[in-house]
Amino acid sequence: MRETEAKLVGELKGRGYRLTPQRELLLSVLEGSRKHLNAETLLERVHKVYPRANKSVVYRNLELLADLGLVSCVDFGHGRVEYEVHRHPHHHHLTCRHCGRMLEVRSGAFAQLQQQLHQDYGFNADMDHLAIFGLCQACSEKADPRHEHHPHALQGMGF
Amino acid sequence: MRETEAKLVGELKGRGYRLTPQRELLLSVLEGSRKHLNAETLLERVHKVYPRANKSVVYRNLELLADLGLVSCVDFGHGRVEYEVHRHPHHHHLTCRHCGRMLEVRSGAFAQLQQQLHQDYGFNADMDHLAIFGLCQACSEKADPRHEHHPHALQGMGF
DNA sequence: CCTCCTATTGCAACTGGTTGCATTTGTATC
DNA sequence: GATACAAATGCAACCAGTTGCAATAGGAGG
Ligand SMILES: [Mn+2]
Ligand SMILES: [Mn+2]
Ligand SMILES: [Zn+2]
Ligand SMILES: [Zn+2]
Repeated sequence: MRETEAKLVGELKGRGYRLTPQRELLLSVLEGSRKHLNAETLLERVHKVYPRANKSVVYRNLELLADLGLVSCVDFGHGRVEYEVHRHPHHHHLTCRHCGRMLEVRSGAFAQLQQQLHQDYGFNADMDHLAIFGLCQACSEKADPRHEHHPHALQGMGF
Repeated sequence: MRETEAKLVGELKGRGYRLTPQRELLLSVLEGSRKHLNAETLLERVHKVYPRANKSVVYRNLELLADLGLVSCVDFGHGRVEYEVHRHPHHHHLTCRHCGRMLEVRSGAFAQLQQQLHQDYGFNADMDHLAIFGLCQACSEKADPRHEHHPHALQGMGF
């Protein structure tokens, strides 16, 4: 039994959750990918093994797996949310709103902020797997971005 | 002429953007509210003055106003994105994923992170008006949150 | 291995938000 | 103020994701 699957069974057990083939399969599909995957792609891959699976069960189980801390999700503003297995130590993404380039950031840089929010407000911030938007080095240097408007560079809620 | 409206005209001028009644009205509706408003509410209020306005023009102009830096938007995971006029200095929101309580945070606490991302990656992070999820003080103290699952505490992409 | 209970599923209807396109309307120029 | 041209609008179709509900199926207990 794979490590994450043992974790899955462990997390489900004793809370009234059941181990269903859809759940196991969904997690194993995510495990088998090194990239983020969206719900549609996930369903396609689940379908190869379990053709009767339905999109609503994909969404519902992604939410459950995320609540259990086994899966991370993120919205890069590309029109669909993306998912991946939760890795340790966790990471965040810096996304250039001009050229789309993405940098991965280890969570260390965020510890300071997290600590400060806890100190100042008693707030226990999650901050797993965030998407931070901005301009990458190359695009910052190129031109003064204040005088350009890129209406369709990035759609969705990410602006 | 109101201050933000002057700003609107200024931002539009010379970039080929036009000043339309819908744009002006949308901004003035946002100006007239002290709370975040969602697109549906905005359209309702716009309709009172300009009944033929359409939802797509609301969304398109909200995107434009956000690009121009006049409007902030945020997704609290309540099923609809919320908007407000951009205020200085800007702020962020701490949202408790257990009880829903919200704290407003001045942007100061984020300057350090912003600086570090710039130092380490040359990345120029936006970080206007973020929604940070986590547990508020009261909810953190109450019980060990690792052993509870709240499936419907917060829907959407915010988990 | 049967029974029961309820969590989970599949499905279809729905919601918030986006998009393509034909029509309208700002605005620059005369 | 009329003309011309592209930007913006209204509309209807569309898309990703959610929800209510009746049917299915884990799994605990016997
Ligand atoms: Mn990632
Ligand atoms: Mn706000
Ligand atoms: Zn870039
Ligand atoms: Zn709370």
